[in-house]
Amino acid sequence: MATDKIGLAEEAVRSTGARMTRPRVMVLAVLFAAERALTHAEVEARLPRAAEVDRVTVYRVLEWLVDNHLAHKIAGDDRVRRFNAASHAHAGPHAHFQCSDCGEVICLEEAGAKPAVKLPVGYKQQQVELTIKGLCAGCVPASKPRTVARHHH
Amino acid sequence: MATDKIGLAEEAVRSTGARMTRPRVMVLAVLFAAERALTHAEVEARLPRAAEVDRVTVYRVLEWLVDNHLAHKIAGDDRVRRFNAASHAHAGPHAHFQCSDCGEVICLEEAGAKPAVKLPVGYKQQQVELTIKGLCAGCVPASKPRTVARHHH
DNA sequence: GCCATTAGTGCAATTGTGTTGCAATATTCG
DNA sequence: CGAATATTGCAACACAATTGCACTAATGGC
Repeated sequence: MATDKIGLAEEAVRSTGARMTRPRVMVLAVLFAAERALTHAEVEARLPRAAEVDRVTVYRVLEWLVDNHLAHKIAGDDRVRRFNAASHAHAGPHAHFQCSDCGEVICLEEAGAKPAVKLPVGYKQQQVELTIKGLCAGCVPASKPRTVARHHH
Repeated sequence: MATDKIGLAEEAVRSTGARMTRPRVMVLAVLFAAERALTHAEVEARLPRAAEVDRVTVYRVLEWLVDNHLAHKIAGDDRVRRFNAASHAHAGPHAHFQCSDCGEVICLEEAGAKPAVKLPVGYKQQQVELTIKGLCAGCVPASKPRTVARHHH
């Protein structure tokens, strides 16, 4: 993993005012280096072996990152939560894409306004989530032969 | 459970051309009688004890109903799948609401067009899913005292 | 109506993700 | 440095959902 991501991660963790620990820095650095949303298992796999972070700690750190607005959590429809570093680009509300074959999740820049939806009386809206389902480039059938490795569940 | 729902369910199952079995009919009847999307556990609980359907069979029947367009599946962000009978009202694409407190899911009629979102090259869009998160009438705090039972996870 | 075919079911065991309790550790602040 | 306490690691657990396989029962031809 690139050391510059670790530097960025250290700074981000420090900026929260909470304690700066190796698990927090390393997990956030992994997210910074990721090109897409990662599952808990993927984060764990990408942690350098030297880092030696416990499974449960990874869960708790991810949750902590979300609470501190350093990451955001995406619930796909495969019952797996994925996490993204909260970059400028994804600070506000935005849409997500999930591949219905391999499960890959990426963030999308949203163009256009969210449609208005009427809620029943007494209901209170907090957040709107827009998810596009489809096939990612690596999973589109009959496409030109690709060298992209398919990451299946 | 109302017997008329069972009649409707029998007809719907028969219309698929596949075998008409008690588990299929009873599960679909439960969905027909439901006022909101039900989890697997809720479906099981609402099955009359006389029906005696195995847990696993309920899972498989729900999946079968979805494959045959008699029901549709909603993935909330609490890692639990919920199922709705596919009625006319919900035949096409529509939005969902999920209560962030009790987890309740209902279908919404969507007003207005879906916003256009650009996918990366090579990606193929199949479906757009719009979910509103918020609080349902029973979970809104400080509301006038309610007699509504709260259904918590 | 009866029988053969095979789709569908039931049961047991397993997977995978995520959570909880608690003792041990390590960060921060004076 | 040394105390206070936020975090971590470990073990056990919770729970939805899945898989393998033998058994049962719905359907279609006779």
